[in-house]
Amino acid sequence: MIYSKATEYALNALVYLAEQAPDDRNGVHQIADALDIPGHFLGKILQDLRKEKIVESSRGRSGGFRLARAPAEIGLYDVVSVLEDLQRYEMCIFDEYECTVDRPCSMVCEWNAVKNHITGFLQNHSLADLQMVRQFRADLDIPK
Amino acid sequence: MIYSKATEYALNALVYLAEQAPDDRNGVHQIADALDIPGHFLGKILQDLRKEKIVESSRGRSGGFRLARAPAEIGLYDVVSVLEDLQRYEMCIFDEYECTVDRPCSMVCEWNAVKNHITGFLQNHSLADLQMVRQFRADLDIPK
DNA sequence: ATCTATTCAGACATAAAAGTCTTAAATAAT
DNA sequence: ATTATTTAAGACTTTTATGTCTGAATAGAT
Ligand code: FES
Ligand code: FES
Repeated sequence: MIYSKATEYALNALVYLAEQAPDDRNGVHQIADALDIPGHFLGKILQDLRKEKIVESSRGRSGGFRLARAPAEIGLYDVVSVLEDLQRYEMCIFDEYECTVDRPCSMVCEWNAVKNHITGFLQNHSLADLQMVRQFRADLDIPK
Repeated sequence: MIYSKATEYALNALVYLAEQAPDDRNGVHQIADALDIPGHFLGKILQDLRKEKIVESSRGRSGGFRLARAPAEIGLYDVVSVLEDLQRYEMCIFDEYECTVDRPCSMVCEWNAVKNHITGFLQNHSLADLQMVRQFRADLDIPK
């Protein structure tokens, strides 16, 4: 995975939630067990996502987490930016140089297209797209 | 920078060497001072690069480092792979799934094009390209 | 031969990421 | 009301990345 473990866990947990009935609550423990990821760590990640209004939670018995809105309305850029410093992807390939109008890209530097491609992917895709990818694999019966 | 500090230092040190006369030796201290990066850390990085035959070194007085071949012959993929696990960039956006012929990409998953773009950039560019980028900036008198 | 500048090798130190644990607060069921 | 279950918050531990230091090996200069 190109991103950190925290982001990987976040995306997988969100896809999991997207696959559940939209309104029922899913406990951290339940999600962590289903996905085989560290429960307490996931708890902290879900709290970060809650603060950014990507998931909602309720406490106490029968509490848990659910998506704050429909999967198609949850953009990947918004999710990933919670846990990653996406500014990293706005710089040139070999240093901290950030190309702007005042500081234009070298005409030679084809890296500019690459970084726009990465950022653009996140901006143009949502959780619903990841759900479809997972569905595609399941249809082909591809093992984990 | 998309990669680690070690890779950033490596690429910058190599561009620095590319800008020097091809045959003279450059001490770690000299490179580190010129680029304002930690000297001892750079020393270890250069040793990694030496083991992969990207630079050559000689010890003792007037010793130092130089490129093992012409900048155009030093591919970025080879350099970066010394310090990064590039396998990370062969996987899907949200998990450790690695698409192969047996495990094909989802038709929905446009991430495949992105990761091929990243890897392709490294495979199709060399130190000479980075040198040109640096030259472009210098010509425009763009501040660091 | 000796001195000195340099890489080489590896131990050590610090910072950040990843993961664990504990306790408190909230809430539904009993 | 009590209890069981769950999130919330933060301290703590472990692992990895980053950075520092020391001493030995090497080789040019004197
Ligand atoms: S991305 Fe390299 S100069 Fe802009
Ligand atoms: S990159 Fe996502 S399915 Fe291949």
